Amino acid sequence: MDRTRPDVIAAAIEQLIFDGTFCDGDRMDEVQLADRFLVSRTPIREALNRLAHSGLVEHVPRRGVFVRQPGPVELMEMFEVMAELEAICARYAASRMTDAALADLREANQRCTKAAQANDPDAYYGHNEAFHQLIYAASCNGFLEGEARKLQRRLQPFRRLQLSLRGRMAQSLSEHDAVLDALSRGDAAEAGRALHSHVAIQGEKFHHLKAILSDKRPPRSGTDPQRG
Amino acid sequence: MDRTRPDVIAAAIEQLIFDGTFCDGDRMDEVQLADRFLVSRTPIREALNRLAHSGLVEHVPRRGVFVRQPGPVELMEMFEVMAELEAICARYAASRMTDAALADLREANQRCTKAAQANDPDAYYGHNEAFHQLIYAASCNGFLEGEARKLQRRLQPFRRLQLSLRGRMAQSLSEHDAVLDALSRGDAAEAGRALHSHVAIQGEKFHHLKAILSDKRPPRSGTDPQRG
DNA sequence: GTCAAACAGATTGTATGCAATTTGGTCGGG
DNA sequence: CCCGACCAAATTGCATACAATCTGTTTGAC
Repeated sequence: MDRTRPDVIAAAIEQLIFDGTFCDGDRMDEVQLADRFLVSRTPIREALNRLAHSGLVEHVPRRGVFVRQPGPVELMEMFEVMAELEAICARYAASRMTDAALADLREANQRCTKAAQANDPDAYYGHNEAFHQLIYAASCNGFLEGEARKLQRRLQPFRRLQLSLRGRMAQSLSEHDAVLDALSRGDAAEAGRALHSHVAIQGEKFHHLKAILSDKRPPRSGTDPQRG
Repeated sequence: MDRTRPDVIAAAIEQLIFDGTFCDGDRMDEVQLADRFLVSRTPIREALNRLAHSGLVEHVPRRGVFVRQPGPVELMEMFEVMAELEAICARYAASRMTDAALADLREANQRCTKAAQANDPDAYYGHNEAFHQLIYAASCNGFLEGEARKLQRRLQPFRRLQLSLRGRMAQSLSEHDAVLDALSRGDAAEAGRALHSHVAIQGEKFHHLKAILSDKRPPRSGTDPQRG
């Protein structure tokens, strides 16, 4: 994949937001970012435009761009939609996916199992992400797959956080099994229900966790060694 | 709403694509567009970036941006997702919408009825769009509403086209009534089914029409009075 | 003393110039 | 005659300079 420079800058800025370098409501100064990344304002502006489109920042004409972390309400809304989108994917996948795709999904789930046994949340998160993406692809609807991946990416830091809850990995795994079973049987309705519940639980767990922490700071995304 | 200059340029370029000035696969020359709109390349590039995000054009690094009309397969995929999205909105609306919102929806549908009686497809299209948007809003999920509106906008020219089929407006109206009935009764499942079928039929009708025309040219969007 | 208007500083938006890369063609070799 | 490498024209991407607008302060009048 040919990543253009504004793309990598956008990813880096995204990390800065996740890292807490920029907090909700902060103005992203163009010259300051240009200075930080050793480029001119032009690619910075392009990167900010993309982030604005992705919803991470808000662009106010003649005022600048501001970090815009979703509030509790919007976050709940997004998880609600994510659950529905994944349910759609599961329903379509149940009747459309090939045996090979099912086998791939089983493999991905086994990798999740191993990560859970090793008590490695980072590895689990990665394999879990792949598991879900395989279901998106198995829907045999490229547009749906793309939308699901976009929202998954946007919810990434929040979905990740809830894995730190004790016993969550094991619970998540058993939910995966339910989805896998329904898909194996070609039971679209049940697959949809199972995956919807799986994702909805993630949203609830995140809210639970946030209530426990009772901390307004944005969540940290964890590892990302791309900047030295 | 404060429309910035790249926004109006993006809308104008969109029209150029819908008008057939630019066809599928054409390269959008930056200097040519800059010359046409009497601005420099910078706002043109911003406008093209937004269109690329919206999916109307494709940006190939170091090559340029190309018009990218969705093919039959992708269009079918998008209608499939649109139907699912609207079904979700309807299900949520059935249990969440207020009496006032239901009254507004009834009014919108009455305007559709009047337009159909007057045999005015343009008016019908406008009121129909408002009808659907009211359901998005009635879902009480702002994020879902936004996503639905984005996809609706993208499918706009294709949804519009099928209204030219004889008897389609009357059929569409009766489908609206079914949705309205289910929503009045608070029957989420039935409301979802009815709206899903309504939108899916639109997709099918469009394909039908396209097969009749057997014309590869992109559809014309017709009127769009948003720009004075 | 308070409010309003003007001014200064800062910041975004736009224009233009330059560098890097791609493409099409042409020339040379096999 | 065909294939590969080099070259030039064109085009995108980036950097910088300038213009327009916004914000906060100050100054003046009431």
